Amino acid sequence: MKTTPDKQAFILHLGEMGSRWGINRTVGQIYALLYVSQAPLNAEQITEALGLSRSNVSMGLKELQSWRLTRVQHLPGDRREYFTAPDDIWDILQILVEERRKREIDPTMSMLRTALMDGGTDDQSAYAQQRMQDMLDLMELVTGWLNELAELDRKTVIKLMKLGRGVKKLVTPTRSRPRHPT
Amino acid sequence: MKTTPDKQAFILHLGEMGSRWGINRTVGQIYALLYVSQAPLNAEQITEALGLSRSNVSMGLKELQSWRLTRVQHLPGDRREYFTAPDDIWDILQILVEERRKREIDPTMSMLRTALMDGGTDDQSAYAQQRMQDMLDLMELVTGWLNELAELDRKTVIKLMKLGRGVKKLVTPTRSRPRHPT
DNA sequence: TTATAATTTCAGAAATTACTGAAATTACTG
DNA sequence: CAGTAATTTCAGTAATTTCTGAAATTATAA
Repeated sequence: MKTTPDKQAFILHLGEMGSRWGINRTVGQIYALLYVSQAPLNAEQITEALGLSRSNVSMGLKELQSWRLTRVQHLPGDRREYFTAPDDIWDILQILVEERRKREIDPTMSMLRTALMDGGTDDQSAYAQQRMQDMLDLMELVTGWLNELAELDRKTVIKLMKLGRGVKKLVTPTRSRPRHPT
Repeated sequence: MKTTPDKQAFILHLGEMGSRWGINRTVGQIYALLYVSQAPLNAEQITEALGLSRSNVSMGLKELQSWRLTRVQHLPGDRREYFTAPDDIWDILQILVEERRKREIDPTMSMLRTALMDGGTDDQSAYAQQRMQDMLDLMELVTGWLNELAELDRKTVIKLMKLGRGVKKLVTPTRSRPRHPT
């Protein structure tokens, strides 16, 4: 592996990070490398940089493309494919959230709806049914909200986040405006 | 496994879900079972219900306790330990977020800070350094915000989420109040 | 204390997941 | 078109993770 020690540490860490989140280590490493590389990289360069087999890199890149996390481009006079990560890390975050929702949260909500339709109505089932309903409600609320946030412009989202707890004053209707606001 | 078909489906699904998020299948199943069970369960009951070995259940319960996701109690006249999941699913969500932050996000932020301190200042490193800084900034903003949200009362959070995009009007300062608001 | 019930530990087995090299396929060039 | 470069596929192997049963430990009861 031939990179500067700081990139190195970053790549290895994101590999570990990946495995803890159900993404395989080498896919994490490949993405970390693309993320910190200004120039697009081809598969051969990734293979060299990370010391993986060519075929493993090929599979990793496929995986990353299926997640929409990389862009492919061609350099003039070079028939190989070159890969990059999006420039804007907010785009990356948004894609990650969307794909995880599509792949994992949506199917879970379907399962819950089915279980709630088919489940018994007797006392024996009542508690479990209520719990599943609670989970479904929570998922609907949170994913719906993330959807809406994604449609806002970035500046607004940042402003909202920087507000922190301060948002309470905005969303809580007051009967009459206090004379001496804190 | 002896449960109603709806619980069954739920348990198996959450097991799969677990593995996709880096939590092992049986730990996911154990938690799903506790989540839909009104009465506290002891290890033996979990073993029977899920068809796992007693030792596997023991390890799974340990894991769940290290995540603070289960509560242990004792029934009068019974020396076995009985396990439950919190009643409020918002509590569960909050604990999950906190633990993941502590275990994975915080160490990543430390690594980034170190890499940013130690990294070279030459042109060669500049891009990677900027990218790591972007990632650190994003993580600090998002985790800081989640921290603040966690301190708000639940009602306020729900109100905020239900606002959706509507929050933009609240956080965006207008020079002068429009005469005909849209 | 001894007996026994409950739980945990842990080495090895089983299952799953990741990785490789060779072969096949696809894409490009002249 | 033939020749070659680039990429993908996939069967077999390696590595990792999960799971089990037996033994050890801990807790409670008599």
